[in-house]
Amino acid sequence: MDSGRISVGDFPGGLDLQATIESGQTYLWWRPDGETYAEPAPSGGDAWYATTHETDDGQLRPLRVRQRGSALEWEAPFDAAPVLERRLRLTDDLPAIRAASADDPVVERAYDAFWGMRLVEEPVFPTLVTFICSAQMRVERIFRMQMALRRELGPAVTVDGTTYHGYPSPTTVAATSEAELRDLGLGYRAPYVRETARMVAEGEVDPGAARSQSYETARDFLTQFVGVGDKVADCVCLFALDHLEAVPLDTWIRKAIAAFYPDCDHGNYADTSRAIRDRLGGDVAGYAQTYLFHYLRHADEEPAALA
DNA sequence: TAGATACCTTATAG
DNA sequence: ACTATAAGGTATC
Repeated sequence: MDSGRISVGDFPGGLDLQATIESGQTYLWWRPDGETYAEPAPSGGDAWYATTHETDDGQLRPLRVRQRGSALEWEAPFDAAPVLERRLRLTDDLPAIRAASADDPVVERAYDAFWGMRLVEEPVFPTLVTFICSAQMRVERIFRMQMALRRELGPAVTVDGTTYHGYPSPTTVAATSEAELRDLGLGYRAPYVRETARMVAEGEVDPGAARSQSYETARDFLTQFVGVGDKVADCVCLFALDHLEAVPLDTWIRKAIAAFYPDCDHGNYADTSRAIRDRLGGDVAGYAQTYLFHYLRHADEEPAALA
């Protein structure tokens, strides 16, 4: 495997790798040491994370990274630097984004708590399936469901004696029975995932087409997949399709709205979404949302008590 | 069109 | 122990 290191200090705002990967935006990385998402990492935050990446030649390759201070170290059988730059959004200007975010005590505390956390830009089909799976699920279990999908259905690639499983293709997922998907722990989401995979596999709808659409059009477009409502569509927009203005209205951001921004609650998704987006940061509101989500989920007290 | 309810399964609160 | 409730919601009526 080749290796290299990226000096994260070269990117304004730096990087907090653990927060970026373990903040519930992506479930496509795992820890080779066998630990699941830990809070905080017992290693002190410098654990290795592994994933796979489909390189430009269409081949599945493994990729490992860890952060030691200002160095982001990687190991992969290809030049992983450009891939990491994109998937971890290293070129996002964090200080500028923070400056454009709500000038608000809670948002400031969230930025302070996890400064260096970045949004991710992950492949769209795995992200789509992941967030269909996320309905009524805890973060830890969403992670386990994606591990099971990779382990049981994903293509394997072995390098230096270690086997890595990539995310299963739409065709593979569509060809897997509902019962089998239920056995992987998907529950009632199994038929949703299967039907969505079929739509993608047969070319009926291309989720990637939402990338070039305007944000709200993209969100509506994505809801034609089964199991995808406004919230899941927003997650796909934000974590896979470069729509940084998306603010997924999950239970945590809804609690935050009730506690801190009650005037943003317009009783329906579209209007509430627009109001909280304007409040949090407009075209980069998704950043403030993700910091808030991660901060509130790890806070000792309920949002209402923090007001 | 807005509101209520069922839904797999697990972890945690009481 | 044992039940109720909630977990990054969506589909259906």
